[in-house]
Amino acid sequence: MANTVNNHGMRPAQLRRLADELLRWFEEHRRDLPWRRSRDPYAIWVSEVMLQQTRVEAVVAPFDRFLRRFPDLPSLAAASENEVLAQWAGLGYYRRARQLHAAARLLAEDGQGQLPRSSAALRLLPGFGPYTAGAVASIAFGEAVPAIDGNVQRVLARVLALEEDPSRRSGSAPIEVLARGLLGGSPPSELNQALMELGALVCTPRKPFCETCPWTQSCRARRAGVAELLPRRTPRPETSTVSCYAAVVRDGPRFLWRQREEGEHNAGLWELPTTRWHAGEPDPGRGHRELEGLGEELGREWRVGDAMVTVRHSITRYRVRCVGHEILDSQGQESEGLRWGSSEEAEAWGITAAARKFLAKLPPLF
DNA sequence: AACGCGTGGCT
DNA sequence: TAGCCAAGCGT
Repeated sequence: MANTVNNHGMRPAQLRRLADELLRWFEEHRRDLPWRRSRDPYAIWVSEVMLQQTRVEAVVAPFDRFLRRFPDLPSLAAASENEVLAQWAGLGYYRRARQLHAAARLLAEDGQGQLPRSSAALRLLPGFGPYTAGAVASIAFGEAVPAIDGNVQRVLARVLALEEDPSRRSGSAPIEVLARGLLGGSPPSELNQALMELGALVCTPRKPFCETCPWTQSCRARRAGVAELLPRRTPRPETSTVSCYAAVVRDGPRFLWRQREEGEHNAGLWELPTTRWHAGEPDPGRGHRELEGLGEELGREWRVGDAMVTVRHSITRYRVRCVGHEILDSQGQESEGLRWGSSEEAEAWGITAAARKFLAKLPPLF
C-alpha cells in the first residue's frame, strides 16, 4: 500500500533522471508560442485560460488579438463584458471570458491591481481551478506546484501504466504524487511546460510517437505495449442530433440580431433569432411553425419564407442542425436584446459560431 | 460525481 | 460524414 502513494516505487534517483531527460528534450523541442515570449503574469494568465480545453493552434490568433485589445490587467478590468466576449469569439466556453473579466475587476478594485503570486491565493479567484492556479503560479512566479492537465494525466498515467481513471481520485492521486516528485529540484515553469509539451507533441492520445520519446525506456505502458490504451477514461455520453431554425431577417446589408440571454448557452452573444432545439433532424413544416411562434414571442409581424441554408455545429454532446429561413419583417424597430446591424457591426458585439457560419454560407445580396 | 459549457481540426 | 478530443471550471 505504501507503494501506491510512493510514486509506484519511483526512487529519487529515477525521478531525477526522468526530469533531466524531459528537460533536455523540452529544450530542443519546445514550440515558439506567443505566450512563451512573455514573462508578464497577466499574459500568461490569459493564455492559460484560453488554453483550457482548447488546442494550441486555436489559441494563437485570439491570444494576440486579445492582448492587443487588452494589453494589461487595468485595460481588461475597464472593458465592458461584451467587448471581452467579442474578443473571445470563436474560442467557446464563454464563461471563461466572463470569469477572466470578473477576476480582473476584483483585482483592479481591491487595490492590488495585479495577480497574487501564490497558487493558493490564485485559487480563490473566479476561473482558477487546480490546473490554472498551478500553471500560472509555476510559469509566472516559479512556485513548485504541479499543473496537471489532460496532457500530464495522459503522460504520467502511461509512465506508471496506471489502470485507474485519472478523473477519479484513485487515478489522480498517484499522478499528482509523481508530478510533485518530478518537480523536486527542477525549475517548475520548465518542468510543467515540458510535461504538457510532451503530451501535446509525442505522448499523443492516439498513436503516440514512443520511438522519439525521451522516456521510452522507462515508460511502463510502453514496455507492456499498452500505451495507446491509457489512460482509461469513462466513456463520454453519446451524442444526439437536435435541430433548430434561424430567422434570416434582412434589411439591405443589415440583419436582425438577438442577444442570447443569461442562463442560455452562448449567453451575451448575438445570433440570428433562433428557435429552441428539438430532438431529431430538421423538419421544414415544423421550422415554419416554430419561426412563426418565435416572431410572436418577439412581438414582431413576420412572414416566414423558405429554408435558405443549413449550418451544422456541435455543442458538447449535441450535433446541431440549424436551418435558416428567409423572413420578411414588416416592423423594423428594435427592442431590448433585439437590434439591427451589419455583419461587421455584429462581429464587434460578439456573435455565436453558428451565426458566423450563417454569414459565411448565406447567398450575397442580389 | 456527473453534467453543462463551444469550437474547430483531425481521422 | 460523424466521432473524437483539446493546456478545465463550477455546480
